[in-house]
Amino acid sequence: MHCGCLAEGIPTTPGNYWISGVAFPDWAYKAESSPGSRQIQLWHFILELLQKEEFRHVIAWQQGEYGEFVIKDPDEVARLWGRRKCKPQMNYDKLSRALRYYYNKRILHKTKGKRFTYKFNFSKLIIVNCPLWGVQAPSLPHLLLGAPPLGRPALVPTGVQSEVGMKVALPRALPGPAPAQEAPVPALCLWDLIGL
DNA sequence: GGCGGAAGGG
DNA sequence: CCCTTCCGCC
Repeated sequence: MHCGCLAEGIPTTPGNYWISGVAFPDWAYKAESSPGSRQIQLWHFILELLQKEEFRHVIAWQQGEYGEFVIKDPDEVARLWGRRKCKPQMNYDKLSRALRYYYNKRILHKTKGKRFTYKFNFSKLIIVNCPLWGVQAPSLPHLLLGAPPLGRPALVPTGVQSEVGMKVALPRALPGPAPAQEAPVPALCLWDLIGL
């Protein structure tokens, strides 16, 4: 027993992991070494906080920009992160360094000019319980559909940014001709995650 | 505040 | 690998 930190069990389905009802590809977890005892990653934790209304005053999605969030109370977010990782000396300076390492990994990027504001590259996240994406795949050849094989991190072609994918993928009702077959309605999707 | 190099730990 | 710690620089 190290701290009072509890690790929420992450229910798994073959090939995918779940956070708060949203499925992510397993490459996002890189759990190849020790499947059961993977430490929580910072961006998982950020999504976790973003998901809970009780932390709305600490960290919240920025309305208007998909995937963009604002850390309203940096000290508190750092404190919570430090508690989870059993690192009592955690502060925003250190936490933000960890966030900066996500830039090269294309998980996050900074919203320049906006204080404590970052943005998720949701193009790297695959929502597997959205069959709609798979069905409509032909028109969106650049989108990542289906989990890439293990050890093969999917890369979005240069120039194709997350926003492109988001704008195309977001509408609940697709414009144009009505879908020929009844598209299965996703239980939970990206727009639920980002609070649309 | 925000950036990224460097060292180092688990 | 994924940070944590520290730091000089802008």
